[in-house]
Amino acid sequence: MSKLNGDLEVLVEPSVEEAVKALRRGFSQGRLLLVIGPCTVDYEGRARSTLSLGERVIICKPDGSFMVHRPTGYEPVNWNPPGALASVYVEDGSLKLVSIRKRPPEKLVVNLSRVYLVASLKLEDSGVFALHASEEEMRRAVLIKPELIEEGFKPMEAERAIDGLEGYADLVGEDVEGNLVVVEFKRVTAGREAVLQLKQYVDALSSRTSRRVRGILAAPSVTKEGLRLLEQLGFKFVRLDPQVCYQLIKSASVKPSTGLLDYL
Amino acid sequence: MSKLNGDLEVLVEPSVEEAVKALRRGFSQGRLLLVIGPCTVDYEGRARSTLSLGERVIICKPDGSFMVHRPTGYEPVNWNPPGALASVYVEDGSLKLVSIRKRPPEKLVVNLSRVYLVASLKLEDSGVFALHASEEEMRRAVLIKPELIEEGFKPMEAERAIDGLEGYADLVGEDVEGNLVVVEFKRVTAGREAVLQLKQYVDALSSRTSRRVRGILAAPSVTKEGLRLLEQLGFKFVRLDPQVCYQLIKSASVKPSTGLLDYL
DNA sequence: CGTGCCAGGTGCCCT
DNA sequence: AGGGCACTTGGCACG
Repeated sequence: MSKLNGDLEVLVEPSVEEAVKALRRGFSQGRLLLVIGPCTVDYEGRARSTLSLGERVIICKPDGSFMVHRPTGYEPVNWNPPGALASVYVEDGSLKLVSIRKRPPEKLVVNLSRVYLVASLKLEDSGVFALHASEEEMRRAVLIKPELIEEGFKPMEAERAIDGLEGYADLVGEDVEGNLVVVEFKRVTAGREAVLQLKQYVDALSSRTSRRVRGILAAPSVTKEGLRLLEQLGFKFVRLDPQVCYQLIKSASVKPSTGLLDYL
Repeated sequence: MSKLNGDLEVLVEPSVEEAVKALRRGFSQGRLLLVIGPCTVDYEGRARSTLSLGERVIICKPDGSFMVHRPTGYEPVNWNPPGALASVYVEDGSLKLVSIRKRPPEKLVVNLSRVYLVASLKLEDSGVFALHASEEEMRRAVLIKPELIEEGFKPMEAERAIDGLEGYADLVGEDVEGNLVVVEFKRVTAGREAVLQLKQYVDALSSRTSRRVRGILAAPSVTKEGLRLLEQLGFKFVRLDPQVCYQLIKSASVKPSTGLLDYL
């Protein structure tokens, strides 16, 4: 099936009036809009910002997402997330692009004196995005092969509240001696903050049981200060690589008939 | 000064060969490139991801930033930050856009069977971006008007390390009774995590002095659990709005001759 | 370069 | 809606 011309409208160096017409048509048809040209930007909401004159790329998506991109940087310099409402009008011969978010109240105004390019596109994207080697997969890998944590470790509860309050533990289980074990996963180098988080869960669980509660931090690496705090609290560090966990899950799911047993 | 046509090259429905030529020329000239069309995306690096066929917008900036945008969502579905290196080639009749980051090693491959649009732009942007109502401005406002924290509060050290280790306190000072006070600022609603951070600084400072050390959390609001933990630790919550702090700083800097004295 | 921490963080999931 | 937390977080400042 070939893409028709009606799905792609491009205006090069349009007048402000031509641009506003194309953009309004685009908004009403749920199109993704690209506007390129010299502009100033004002933002007021949770914070405030001003951006003086320069050439930028503005993207308005049909879901309300609104982004102003400078020629450098990964992040948009100004934006509104999905759910915002965009509009366009002419004032003093300039094109004004306005994006308004209801809550929290945020207003973005882009002022273009000239327009280099307007592109209006009806894009279809029902593609499936799959992400691997996440923290969640580390947890799943340990459920499949508990000795990744330590010999004799038995997972009990996966995630969920320790008792409805005070945060959530990534994983709770028992060690070979019957002690309770709280495991905190990090997919990147763990620092002091991760250890403090673990301590919170251990303390919360300790206050609800007479059994000994151990803390284990599972991550690809720890910072020096993180390790220091860990040892000071009597907790343990277990090296665990998210990529290795992903490979394990992959192998396990590829041969579902025997996969699970291989690791039990 | 008028923008010349040479600074804006647009190809509508180009062949894969035409597209690759325009893109290579664009890369070598430090241009911002927009590519639109149906594609699949594969990512491998700190994590991994796949994205099946759909129509997307790809942005390559001259600083190496690389983004793949779906028709919905504020964030790019795949990306590389500035410093990455992009290249383009043809394989099996498809256009391949590759972005490689050295460290951490990350590789992004976009595979386009067709190209709806290529735009190549030389954008100039020397505009100044100014952000207000940040956490830093909250701190500066308190330095100008310490009673925002409490009557008799005297700021001492301008944040930085408590003693070279264990994180940084936002602000340290003395209260009217001569006790040490650690202030933690949050520009949004503060939760348990903010309180734990404050506790760290208070404990670290306590261990280095015989004086009493108080903890104060300054934020526009606190979560219920945050407040609970705060009271449990004997710390204090002070309501402080970043927007109000910004107004204060603005007034103070507008009349520099008398501004400071007005608040002392 | 590692370590720590803010961000107009955003997004996801939970009560 | 509020709360807790991961994120390919990115970005900056500092030892």
